[in-house]
Amino acid sequence: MTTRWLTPEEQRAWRAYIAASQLLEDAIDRQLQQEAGMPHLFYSVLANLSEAPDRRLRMTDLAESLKITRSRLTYAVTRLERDGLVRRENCRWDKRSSLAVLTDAGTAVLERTAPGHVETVRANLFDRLTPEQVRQLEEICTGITRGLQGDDAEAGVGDVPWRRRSSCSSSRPTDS
Amino acid sequence: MTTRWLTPEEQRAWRAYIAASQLLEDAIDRQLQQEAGMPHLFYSVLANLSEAPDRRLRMTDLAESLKITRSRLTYAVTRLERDGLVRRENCRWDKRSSLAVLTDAGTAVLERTAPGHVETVRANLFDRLTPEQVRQLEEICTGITRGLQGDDAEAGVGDVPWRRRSSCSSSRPTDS
DNA sequence: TAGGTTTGTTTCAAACTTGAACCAAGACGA
DNA sequence: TCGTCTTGGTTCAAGTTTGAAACAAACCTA
Repeated sequence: MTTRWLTPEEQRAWRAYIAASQLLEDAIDRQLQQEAGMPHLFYSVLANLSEAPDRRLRMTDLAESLKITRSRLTYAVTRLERDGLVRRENCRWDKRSSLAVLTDAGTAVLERTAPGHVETVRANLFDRLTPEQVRQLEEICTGITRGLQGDDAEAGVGDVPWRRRSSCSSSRPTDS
Repeated sequence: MTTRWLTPEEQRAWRAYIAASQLLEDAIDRQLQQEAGMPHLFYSVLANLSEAPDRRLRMTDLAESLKITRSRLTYAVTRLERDGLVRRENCRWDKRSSLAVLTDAGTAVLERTAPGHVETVRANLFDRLTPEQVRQLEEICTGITRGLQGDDAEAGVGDVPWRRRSSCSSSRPTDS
């Protein structure tokens, strides 16, 4: 089977994407490490909880929403719990589950650091995009996501064994 | 100063981007770990070297091209060297520098695994994008990159003779 | 309702990343 | 030429991620 190599346009796009995502994530991580003392993922955990009804979420749902492994989330929550920003609670209906709950301290950290975070995202991303490009980016990314966790067809070489179930989402300025 | 929060459109785009980049990188890492026994970054090191004149690059130039810290590259090259895929060489003109050189074994691994990698990138990204979207993605990403590193460090440094900043030398099927 | 499977979560060791500190070599100015 | 600054690279410890394995609670199903 002969490989369908990337076309020159695709190569350029791919390289540009790799570079941009690397640099962007680095910048955001650096900023959050500075201002909030935690990496982007941990901040996203707090942000996600803050938007959840009752500020709490099952570990699995949270992991699903963040697109990370449960193992990775366990580590993050453990650290955030140690810092008093999150607390674990047992689920009353399913004794296997545990809930991550945003504490008041966690809320405070979020409120204090959200402006700086949003500013960084803005400065490095949205201030450089036209409204049209914002739309394009969303379109492109939702397409990729759909493909990778397939609401439709299965495609791709790799596949994720854990999937399914979605939960809350809404809007709030805290951002992810 | 009041924060300029993200608009709903920007929020949607941002969340979509975070999810997509996370899932995409995971898929690629998983595939490469399977087929090549190394994470994406390590593969990119090999790919980048394979495109360099003489299959060798100064550590700093390689790090720059990959948009990673020198420290991180040191670790990667050390591991790749242990596996015999890369070799270190001293720079004759600048005794501080060391060069990373792609070995024959490294080339072989690259040639063996490139098709699978490209297939993954294709299946999960480009097969889901229209040609127009490929263009848009490149445009968006180059803009971001320019903002993140061009802003401050665009001074055209006078290239010293031996410092051929050769970065990307165009097209080759190996991809990054 | 016992036994087997699935689901939710954690644990653990190995791998990788980060950032500051360190060392050596080149560049530069007085 | 000496002293100082800069550049190229590595080292080290602490932090994070990975993936497989371990557990326990729910869910079948015969």
